[in-house]
Amino acid sequence: MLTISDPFLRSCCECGKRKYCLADDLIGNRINAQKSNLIQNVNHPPESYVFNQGDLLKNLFFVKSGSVKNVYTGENGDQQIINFHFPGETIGLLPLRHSYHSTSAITLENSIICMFSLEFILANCERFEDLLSKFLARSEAEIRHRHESLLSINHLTADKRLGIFLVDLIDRQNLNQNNSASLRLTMPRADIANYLGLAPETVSRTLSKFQKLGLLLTSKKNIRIIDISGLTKFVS
Amino acid sequence: MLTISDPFLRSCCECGKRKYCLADDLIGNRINAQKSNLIQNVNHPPESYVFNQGDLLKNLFFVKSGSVKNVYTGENGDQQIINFHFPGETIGLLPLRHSYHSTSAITLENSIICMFSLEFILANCERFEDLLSKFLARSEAEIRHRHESLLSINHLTADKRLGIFLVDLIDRQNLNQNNSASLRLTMPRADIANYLGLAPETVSRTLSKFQKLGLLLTSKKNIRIIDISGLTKFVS
DNA sequence: CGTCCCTTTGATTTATGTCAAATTCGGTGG
DNA sequence: CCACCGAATTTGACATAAATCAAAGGGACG
Repeated sequence: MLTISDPFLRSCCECGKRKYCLADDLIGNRINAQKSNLIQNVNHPPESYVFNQGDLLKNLFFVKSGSVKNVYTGENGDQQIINFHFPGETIGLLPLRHSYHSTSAITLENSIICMFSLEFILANCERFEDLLSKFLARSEAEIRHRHESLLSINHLTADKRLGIFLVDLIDRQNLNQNNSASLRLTMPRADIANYLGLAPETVSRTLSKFQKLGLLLTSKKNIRIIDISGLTKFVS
Repeated sequence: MLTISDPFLRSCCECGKRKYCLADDLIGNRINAQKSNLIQNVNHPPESYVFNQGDLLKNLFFVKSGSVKNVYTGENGDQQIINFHFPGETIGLLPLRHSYHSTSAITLENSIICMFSLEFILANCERFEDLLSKFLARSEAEIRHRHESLLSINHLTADKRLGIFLVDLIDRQNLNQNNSASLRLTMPRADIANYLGLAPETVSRTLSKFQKLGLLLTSKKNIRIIDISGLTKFVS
């Protein structure tokens, strides 16, 4: 299913995504990853599991290219998408202090995922005393962000949910180019709907509505946001 | 506003709520709290703040008697009730690794709150090596529970939200007495509504509906659940 | 080129919010 | 102790956003 591809097994220093990458920010060039096998880059086809809910937690995962969805499966088997992740981001920050994954991560497209040995980080947290606290701080921020968005989601209309979602994607991927951006929605509409707590039809209709309002142009998975500030104003 | 009442300043060993109390479970009788001022019991009138969002985090708080709501205030000033807490429970487990409170805690009625010096716990975490990890585990459980309930809230009807809420209250307070329970809703309907993401009118209507279905009897703040398993079945 | 799946669009239903009025309850003071 | 007041709750009528049901396009892929 997944293949460990040697061409990608290289240190952070050589990684093209370095300047966007949390791993680099955390580790910097303090570790010669090339010499060790602390870091492995794995090539995943679409729809493949990076890790599974319940799996033993042995690595941190960073998205190097492609995109990933983070899914929580409830007791009754219902699935809820917690978040989407893009290059430079850590997948599933929350479970750090657990011994197992509380969610699954599934690729949305061909993706390269950087695996970073958690054992090493924990064993060396004195040597890199700021490392763990930095990571925890980020973890906290993600939890809080998600918590707040979950809290507010009930009170928001479909328009606002989708608008906020789009603006968030633009911000996270630094796509804002003088008030417009083109982004590729690598996930199906149904996934967006699930994430936002809406029906897929509503997502579709709302996108059409935004287009009629002149805020964006849609063509299947590609979306061109024409007026980001207008969209921001519309949703706030 | 709040009064530190000496009569309540006593060790866990003497506390009547001991067998329900997390603090005791965590600390046991390993600390002579009477001799130190690690533990203080504070008497709060209704509607008073146990702590405030943004306050420096210096103590853990346990509910000894009464009840408390945990409230998050958003940037736009909107308030969202995160949870309710009852005797034996810890208030605001989440912020342990923060240096300040991320929510406020407000009493719903006359309440006695046990304050436990966090500084002491952190300074002595080697001496009581299991203490911190126990606490973290509980903290995790609460986060996860809240997270899951937040995740599902969107997909649930008003009936299910309220039903789950009631069953949860019964479980947490061990009120189930051969398939029935009487509980006192110490919080106003508006608070329940806020917590569940509903309008107060909907809460009221749903309670009436449950009554018509013969699942419970309401009389203002007191509710007698006649058929817990029926209610459980109804909401699942 | 045809099939299948995803997406869009349309018509209808429904749950819940909103607005408004009636009722109950708790507390206060005469 | 009772009467009154205000606040909380309940109940009713109505509006509406979004879900659901249904069908029709549109791409991707064999």
